Amino acid sequence: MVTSRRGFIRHTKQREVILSVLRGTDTHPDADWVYQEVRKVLPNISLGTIYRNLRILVDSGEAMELAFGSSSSRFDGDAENHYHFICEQCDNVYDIPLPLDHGLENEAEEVSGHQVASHRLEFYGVCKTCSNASDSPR
Amino acid sequence: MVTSRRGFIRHTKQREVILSVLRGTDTHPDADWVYQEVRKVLPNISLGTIYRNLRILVDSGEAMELAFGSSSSRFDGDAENHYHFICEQCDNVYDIPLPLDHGLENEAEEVSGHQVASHRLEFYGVCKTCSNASDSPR
DNA sequence: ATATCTGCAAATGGTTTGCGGAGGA
DNA sequence: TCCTCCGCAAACCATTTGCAGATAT
Repeated sequence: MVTSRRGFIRHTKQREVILSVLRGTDTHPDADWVYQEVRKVLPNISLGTIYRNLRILVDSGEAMELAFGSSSSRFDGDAENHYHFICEQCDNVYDIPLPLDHGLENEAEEVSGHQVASHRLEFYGVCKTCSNASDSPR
Repeated sequence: MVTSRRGFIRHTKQREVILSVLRGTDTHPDADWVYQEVRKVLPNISLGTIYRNLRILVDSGEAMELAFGSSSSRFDGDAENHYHFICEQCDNVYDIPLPLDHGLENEAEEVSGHQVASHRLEFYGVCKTCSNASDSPR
């Protein structure tokens, strides 16, 4: 894993819009959703540019990539580590506003002997919206 | 997400060997590693069969699929939920023998209002082997 | 007997990349 | 000017799938 050698990062309209789209949603979208949104502002942007910039944003710590079991990566404009909940029914991703539990890292370090630098915690289940929708009204 | 409709599951040599390879390692291999191992026993097996059976094993709860940021999925012959440590240097995956912390699920449920059914916890850092290797001997 | 499974090879689909031109600094 | 970025399209690559023959029950 070579250090991403990237000289100067130039400011472009495209990257600006991509980042603002990402910051402007809490839906944890995939690249294609970002593409569709950005196209409303920049109709000629290409999907390749979306991917290139999402990668730059992730590498530079301005965004976070979420790779679940699903086929495509999802992106989060909030680069601070935080927990997520994935609804197994509608596939939506929600933020879980719990404080980071660094004690877990200490426990893992003690029990394994490895140097733990970070952790990732995800919850799975059925979200509020889906469980309400399945309450059959009489 | 339709319920996996799969009538009867026939016993085949291929699936038997695939499962025993998976059970016989703690390296959390990807499909291609499994393929190479199984070929030592069944030289004519195809990669498609590996993928097909890994999916069947995962769907039937006999194995676990681990999708990290990396390009390909990794598989674990231990289907019981447990925690993992991923070395950011060598990319190896290790089991973390901590008891499942179901309290986390309760906390998440309270703070979010979603029905939490399970959780997944992963630790990242540098493993024992890699940190020893980088201790420059004088 | 027959429905499932296999090997093969082609198809899929998300993501990356090479290229020539455009545009920030 | 110079070097990075863009749009485009082709390439990549892990995974899936259609097909025709093989095989478990």
